[in-house]
Amino acid sequence: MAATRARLIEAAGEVFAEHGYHSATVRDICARAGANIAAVNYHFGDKTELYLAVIRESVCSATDLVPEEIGPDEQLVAMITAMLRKMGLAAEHPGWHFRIMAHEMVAPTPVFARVVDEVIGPQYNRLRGVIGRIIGLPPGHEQTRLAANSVVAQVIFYAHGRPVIERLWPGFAMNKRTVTRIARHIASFSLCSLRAMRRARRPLKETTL
Amino acid sequence: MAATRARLIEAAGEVFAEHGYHSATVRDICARAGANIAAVNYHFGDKTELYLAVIRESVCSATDLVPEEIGPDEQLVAMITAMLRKMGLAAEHPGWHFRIMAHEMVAPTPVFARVVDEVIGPQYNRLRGVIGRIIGLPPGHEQTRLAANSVVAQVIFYAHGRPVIERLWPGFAMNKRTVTRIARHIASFSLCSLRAMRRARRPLKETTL
Amino acid sequence: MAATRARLIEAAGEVFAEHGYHSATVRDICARAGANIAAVNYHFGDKTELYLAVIRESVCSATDLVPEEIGPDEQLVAMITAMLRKMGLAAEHPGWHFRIMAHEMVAPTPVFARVVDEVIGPQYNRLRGVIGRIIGLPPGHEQTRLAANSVVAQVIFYAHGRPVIERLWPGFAMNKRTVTRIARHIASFSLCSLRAMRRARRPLKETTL
Amino acid sequence: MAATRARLIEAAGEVFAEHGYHSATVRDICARAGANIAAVNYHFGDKTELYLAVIRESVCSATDLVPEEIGPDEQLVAMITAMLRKMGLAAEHPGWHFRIMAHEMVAPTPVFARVVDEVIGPQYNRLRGVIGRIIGLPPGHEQTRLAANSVVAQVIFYAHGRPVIERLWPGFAMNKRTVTRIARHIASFSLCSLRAMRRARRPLKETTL
DNA sequence: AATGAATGAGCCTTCATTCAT
DNA sequence: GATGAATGAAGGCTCATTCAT
Repeated sequence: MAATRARLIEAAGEVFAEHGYHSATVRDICARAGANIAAVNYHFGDKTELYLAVIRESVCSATDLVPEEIGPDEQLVAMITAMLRKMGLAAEHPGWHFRIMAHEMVAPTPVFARVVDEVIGPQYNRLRGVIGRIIGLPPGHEQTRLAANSVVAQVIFYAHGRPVIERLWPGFAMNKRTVTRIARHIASFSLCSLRAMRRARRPLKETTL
Repeated sequence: MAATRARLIEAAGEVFAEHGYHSATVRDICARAGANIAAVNYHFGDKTELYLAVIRESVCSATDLVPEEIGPDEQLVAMITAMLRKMGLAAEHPGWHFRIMAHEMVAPTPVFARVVDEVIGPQYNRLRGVIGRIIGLPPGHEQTRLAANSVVAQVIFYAHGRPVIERLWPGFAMNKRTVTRIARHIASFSLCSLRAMRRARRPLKETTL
Repeated sequence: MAATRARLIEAAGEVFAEHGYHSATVRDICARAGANIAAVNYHFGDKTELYLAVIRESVCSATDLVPEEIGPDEQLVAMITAMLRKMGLAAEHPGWHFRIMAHEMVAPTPVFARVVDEVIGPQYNRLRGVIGRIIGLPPGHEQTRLAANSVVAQVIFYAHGRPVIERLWPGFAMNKRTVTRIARHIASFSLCSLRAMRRARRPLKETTL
Repeated sequence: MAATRARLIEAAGEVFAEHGYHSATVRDICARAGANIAAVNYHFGDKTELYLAVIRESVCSATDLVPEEIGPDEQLVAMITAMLRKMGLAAEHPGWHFRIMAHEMVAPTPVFARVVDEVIGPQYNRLRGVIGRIIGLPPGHEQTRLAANSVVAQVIFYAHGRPVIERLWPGFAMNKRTVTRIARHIASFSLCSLRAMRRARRPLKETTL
């Protein structure tokens, strides 16, 4: 049955999201999928190919759904919200994508280069474009890059640091309500500074350090 | 000689920073240290104790050097700079601390709780205190926490994401010049919004989303 | 094939009987079984589970075959004979059971308690019951216990002490002939005293020390 | 200091008696003796030589103290009592000798042959002599050997099986009172049958099986 | 007379993978 | 289309031992 293949991806998504590529075990994945231990090799060839399959499955447009016709400020807010939604409580595959990417950043796998080029890069480039328009600088400018980093950093933080946050912030939980509050904060925090950066370029008033 | 012990910590620091606790191997560490495979057991008992020794060695006050007498804005800038310095180009153990913490966040180890409570927690609390004073809210307030997260997220991003950044940003390198530019950007980006948060509390004008 | 599993138990029985749990090595067992080093883990989980499997295999009724309808004297003789047979020249797994139990007594393993409760205990209790009937005392009485110990001690001696006996008694060999002679001696030696104990309880004449 | 050497033997005696040669570790012994880990090799050469030193120390005549002038029955009783005393509650080195011998029987060490020839053999031979006189047969006769085995088996049982006995016999403890009761039982149990064996040789009455 | 440091062989176990069915 | 069995490399760790001091 192809059902086994699907169950394998489902189980692998959970395991890779939780433990990362290196610490995830084929045994665990097969067990959760109710499949034989040889199933991974049969359906995907090896552990790495399964990992790629999971990533392909999980990518699906964190930010792609954001329309391009609206203004850059609204696009940014929508992208931040979309990313956090995707991270925390997507209906399907909740949180896979960002948690896997978090692992990939910290402990690169054999497919690191492909993942960066095909998955992370495009989304980062789009974000740079939007931010460039907000601050009035080209996407490749250092200021644009630094600003894009600042925005994406705040989002990723909640993917990377969930266990730490939960330990340091009693009562914290990544539910729908929380995600909304976090998204609003990040958007507000970022836009405030980005607008100031634009104003600083048409010198009105200093907001320097 | 205690020299072997020191070489072991040195080698382990590099390996743990690069691969994280789980993927680091005692064999690799001993080989790099030019020591026997049993040296870790002799000097530290087991892999975990060596890991803790490395963390203890690497902690040494990312932010502790920042004086407490200066104003909160200056403290924040100094802390951001100190963290980035520590991360990127500390004279000794370059980058260990934050890279290890990055691994710890993404893939918690058996000593996760201790590390969070004894290492991450205190520094995070100090940061919350400073930010609370800037925005005029108590350290435990949700707004203070979210703001602290936004600041620390931007710093940590460069520890987590170095491999990705280097791939996406041609010519990027974590040298002294770059660190200074990044620090200045993060400080500027954050202070701009933090000050706006304070102003928003004494309602003058909306900077909302 | 389940053949490997069987060969593993066979080899493990020999090795555990010879060296005991602690000194037996998985490598040795796998080598004798013509199996890979990982075979034990695959078929049994770990060394301890293999050990339990061997014990389960070897238990099989040293004394269970003795019918309960015959008189207690005949039961005792039959039990002694059965135990010695089982120990020395059982068709299958010759001598495993008692030699493993000997190791277990002298150097308790992690499963000591289970082995005593589930394997040794029941057989010892049955023996106490029979001896209690012979000497006319309840099974829990100290005299009954001491007498049961004296009987079982004589049997076990040949399991424990085989190497020593073979060195001290030139020409000794644990063959069918010898076992018969030993069984007859132990039965005679024991019954003689047990009957005297019964007589002593209906005071006729002292046979004391 | 020679004091270290003595403490080493003292500690080694306890450890070897408890765990046997194979499972005892040099580390444990040195730690208990408050000595350096290299102390064993310095003072004794290696683990085996230390083991031999402990055995030499522990031998000291379980039965040698029994006078030879008294009648064989009295000698036997005295020997049984002496062995049990030595085993359970000797003032010095309590229980070393028999527990170590128990290990040696079940799991022969590299010095097995020497131990049997020099330590076990002589005592066994003396016992055979005494029993031979009781039953009126030469020491080398099969009946004499079997009878000697029956006696020594009962004594050794309490050295081998202490952990099992303690589990199967609630309230059992190897104190002075218990040792006396056990010694009296074994002597009574054995002498009763031995005397019957002598009578059987001068045919008066059957003591059949 | 004694020790802290270091060694290398070997322990049990776990891993991703392969093969015959 | 799928699997149970088996593999060999490598994992962390413990051991008795040795060496320079």
